[in-house]
Amino acid sequence: MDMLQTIEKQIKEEIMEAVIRTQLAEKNDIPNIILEKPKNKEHGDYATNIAMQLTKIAKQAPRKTAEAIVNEINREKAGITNIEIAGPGFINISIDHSFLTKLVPTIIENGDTYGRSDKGQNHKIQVEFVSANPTGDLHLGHARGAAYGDALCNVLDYAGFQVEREYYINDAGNQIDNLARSVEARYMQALGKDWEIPEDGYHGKDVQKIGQQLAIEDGDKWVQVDEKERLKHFRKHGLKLELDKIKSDLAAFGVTFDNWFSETSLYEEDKITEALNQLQKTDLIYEEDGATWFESTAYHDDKDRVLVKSDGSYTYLTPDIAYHKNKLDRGFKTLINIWGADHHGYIPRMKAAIQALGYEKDTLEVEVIQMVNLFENGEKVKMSKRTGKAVTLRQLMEEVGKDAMRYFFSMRSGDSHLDFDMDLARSQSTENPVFYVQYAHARICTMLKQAEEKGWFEDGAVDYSLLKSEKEEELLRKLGEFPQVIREAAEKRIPHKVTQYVFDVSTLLHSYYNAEKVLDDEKPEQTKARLAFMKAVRITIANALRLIGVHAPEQM
RNA sequence: GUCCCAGUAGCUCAGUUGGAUAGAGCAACAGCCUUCUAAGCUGUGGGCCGGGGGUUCGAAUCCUCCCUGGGACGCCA
Repeated sequence: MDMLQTIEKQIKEEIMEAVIRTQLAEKNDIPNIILEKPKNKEHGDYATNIAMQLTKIAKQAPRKTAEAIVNEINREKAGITNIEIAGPGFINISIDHSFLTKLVPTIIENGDTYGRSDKGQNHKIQVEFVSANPTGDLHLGHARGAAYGDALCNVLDYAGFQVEREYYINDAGNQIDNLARSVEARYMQALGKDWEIPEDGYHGKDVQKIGQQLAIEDGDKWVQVDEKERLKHFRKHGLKLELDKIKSDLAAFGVTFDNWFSETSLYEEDKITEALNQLQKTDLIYEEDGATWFESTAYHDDKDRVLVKSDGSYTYLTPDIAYHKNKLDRGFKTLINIWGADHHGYIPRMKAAIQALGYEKDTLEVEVIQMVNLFENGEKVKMSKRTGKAVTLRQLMEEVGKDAMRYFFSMRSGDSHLDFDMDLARSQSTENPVFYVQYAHARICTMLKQAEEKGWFEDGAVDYSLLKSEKEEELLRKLGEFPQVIREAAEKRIPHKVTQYVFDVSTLLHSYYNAEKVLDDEKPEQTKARLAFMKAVRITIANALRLIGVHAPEQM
């Protein structure tokens, strides 16, 4: 299905064999053949730097080596139409372009699976992301993490990995007690009582609403109840409402999880002592100052970490270790955690734990997502989580729409700080990339619809060789790259590659649209070929957009 | 003080196994609608790739030292 890959593989193999035939280097000394796509069209379809890489081994000038290699290459076998040496020793290769037009029926046949591959070989990967504490609304950092995580999962799945999405619910620690006390305060306030929100409490409007709602539904019923009993109820109630809200917000954002994992379940099923017991066997555990420590410095952490505090309770790390052990026990070969940049300091100790549990360091990958800054009217929107003044995922979704958010958050590399321009995201104009891409899709749909009405699709025979203009070749080549883009995005965990790609396809489409007429009554054969071509473009754009969670509209 | 991320065009950013003349969008300027959606297209200008040193045939990319911005450094979660 991936024609370009097949062709490239053929060329690489032939170059490798040619190098061997030159006897300039031992087979084992020859580096991997790298084929790159030259930016300059005059340099052909592919270029390889192998002659330069062999300079030392062959002990001669790279151009001379290149000549020797070129002389040995069997052009026909590799489908090469032209080959020449350029610059310091590049070998530039051109191939027969007729394969490009074959892409069209292939793409149409594959439809919404075009771009899929089995590269991942069903390797089991678990991706844990968002995992926001159920103590308030999801904010922009979570939104970016959600968009990135979901796109990454889609891309991994498309590249043939077996992916599971999971959300870790921190429903056991202090913060839930604080939630209960905050709900309590808001409830009391709603009843007109003078009651302060605790120091570490949650000041958000969502918590306020929960308290008010309780006051409306239950009246002053809970005022009389014993504090412990009251907090227990508020805790349970608050948790449920917060979690429901998170779930529905994420669903509206187009993100759903396969599994919601409760931290509390680790306690209930004794998983924490189990994990501690396993660690005990490693002699990396010791007692000091009344606490139990994990010697994480044995695996390059800055300092050792406490697992059991002197008061007998666990630190955050301890259930988290149990959680990760549980993930591994479930058979995942790779764990990917997507964390906000503020948690990066936590990575070394978690990786240390993974190793102490007997796994390779790289079993756990942590993708760190940098902060989001919101801009409106050219000014940075100030946010403070403590006072509850942060802009939430839901608010932004109402302001700019899901598609714009998903697109913008998938547009940049995760390790780069992101400036989110609300005015740009809102604008329905040329400078807004999400509209640009969606417009490209809608444009094609309009043409296809008109063609449908005119009966262009009634006769099945299509002569694809009529697609031979420069713009057509360029766009076809781009379409052919899609499977490779997916694989690269998956392997390197860079879903923004897909967003960049779909933008490029859209640019080429718009350019083509303005240069050539697709529907032409005078040229029925050409029209049929071009319509098929447009179908292929539409499929590719739609598939790419689906992966990043952006709707592909049929009209705008 | 230590660690992580970033520093590329006026602005926001690509450039992810080191390659030929460093790219895109926006902004600026000049053009294109009796023709499938002008939410579009075409063209022009714009750069000491933060700075110094190093590695090599070749560095925005790798190493090292500085500078600037952001974040993290708890028996918090």
